[in-house]
Amino acid sequence: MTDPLLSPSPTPRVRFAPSPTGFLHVGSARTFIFNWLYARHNGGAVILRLDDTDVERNSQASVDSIFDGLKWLNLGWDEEYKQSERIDLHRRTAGKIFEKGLAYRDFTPAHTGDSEKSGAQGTWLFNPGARELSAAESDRRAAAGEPFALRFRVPREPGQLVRFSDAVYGEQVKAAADVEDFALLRSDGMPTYHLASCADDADLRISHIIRGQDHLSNTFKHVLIFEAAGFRPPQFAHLPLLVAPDGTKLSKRRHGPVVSVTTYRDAGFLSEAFINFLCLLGWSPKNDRENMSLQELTGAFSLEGINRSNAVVNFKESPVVPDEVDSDVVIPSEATDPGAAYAEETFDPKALWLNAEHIRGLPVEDLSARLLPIVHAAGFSVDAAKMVRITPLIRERIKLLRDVLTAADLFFVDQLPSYDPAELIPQKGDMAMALKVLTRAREVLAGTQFKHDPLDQALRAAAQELGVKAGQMFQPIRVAVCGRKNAPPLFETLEVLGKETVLQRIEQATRLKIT
RNA sequence: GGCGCUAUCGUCUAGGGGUUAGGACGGAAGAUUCUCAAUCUUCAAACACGGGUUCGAUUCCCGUUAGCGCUACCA
Repeated sequence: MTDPLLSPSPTPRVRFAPSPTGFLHVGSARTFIFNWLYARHNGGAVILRLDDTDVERNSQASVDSIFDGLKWLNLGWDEEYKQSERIDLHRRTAGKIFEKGLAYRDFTPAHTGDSEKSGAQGTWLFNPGARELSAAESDRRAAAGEPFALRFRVPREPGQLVRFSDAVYGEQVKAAADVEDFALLRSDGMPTYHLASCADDADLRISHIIRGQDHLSNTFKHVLIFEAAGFRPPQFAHLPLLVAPDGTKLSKRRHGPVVSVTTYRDAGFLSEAFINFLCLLGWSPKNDRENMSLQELTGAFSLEGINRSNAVVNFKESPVVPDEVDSDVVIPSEATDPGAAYAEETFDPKALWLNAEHIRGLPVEDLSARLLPIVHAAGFSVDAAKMVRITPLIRERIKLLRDVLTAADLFFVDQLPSYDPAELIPQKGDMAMALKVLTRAREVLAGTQFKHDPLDQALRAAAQELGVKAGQMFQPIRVAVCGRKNAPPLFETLEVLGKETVLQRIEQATRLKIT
């Protein structure tokens, strides 16, 4: 039997180890991002490991969801493993611990069935009788085929301490007496999470375990396993948890699709903005920078900047589609999750703001290329060249990519949706003024070159001639051409729309009034 | 219940024995532009509570409270 490596890799090797028992939620995504950032900042490797030892709860749909989310994040990783393919290693590690007498067989049937959920449960350390079973008796019953779980024999000597140093939470010490005899192997021979995780971390020579703070207490068990198996434990760094506005941990069932990464993708977040947002939750560059590119984040990232208190993802709790099932375990099918129906108010305002910032920071061609598929998917036919002309007119007016559908709809349709003719009435004016303006505008525009400056001059001149203010001139035209009051700048809009469409829409507006 | 972690504006955070406790989002008001945005300016908004230590604590220590996590043959 070849002895596994004794020490972690000297060069950074981090791992992201999701268990495929649900979709990829924002908390997991942040853990992945922090791992990735740490590795990239320090020239290390990122390992993706599917922790799929829980055959009962695993699902292919969950695996797909995780890969969907990670693919969108677009960060990539260097190595990939599946824990279920490494069970031999886990068993060998368990065997090694057992040989040393640091683990024992527990023949107690699983789930005593006692009302454990009654809340008032005392301190459980081990099943009475199991730990003291003689080796001979233990061997005999095992040989007889009696099923057993393998438990770690936690040292019980008073004063025995388990300790480790956490890069975020500092020195951690706990009395071994407070650690229960946790299971290493289940009675069906499958490794538990604790065993599999440690065996793999050691074998993969993971140098830094960066994970959620919900594992902080478990780490004492892990240290015990590492040491029992003859490995030097890696450096630990626990991340403060991401919680919902109500302070509870993120859950699909309780909080709806807002906690799923794909929801952000489908709502029109830029993955770089989403990453930026997540980085600011529980970590700070400490220089008041907020809008940061991936390169800047990579350069600034360090474990020292990580906080110790939970961070709230400030979304609006939305009524969840009642579907009875435990959605934390069940994947939201695309059908039950009509993603697009998400109102922007449901997202954390900071995420929205950052997304808008990143959108504004994108080169026009780039943004345009990202907008185009969304427009096409909505059933509009616009070519890339026209989209590039539309993009600058709306980029400061959208927070989410899919806002393009409401911000730029007027460029996509042949026929404007109907609107209230009263909208045509300018400030401090009346319908007669609107009509007068539109009629004159049509005449003037017919003889004007459709470029910003000529349009500007012609229309202002017309306003003066009619004795109305510029604003009173522009408003009726804007509504006639856009179908609403709030729209992109007028002259640019007219230019992109073209003379023919504009004249036709104005014509239509005047007739609309008359009827 | 046991063990552990945490506590600065509504939210994300900076700071640290003596500060006007800083920034950002969001909110309010104003400026600006052809509307809406964007941009700019201004305003409101915080050290959980109680004890110590100290000349002086929001900062250090202890306690309380609250929140969270672990307490499975889940991860």
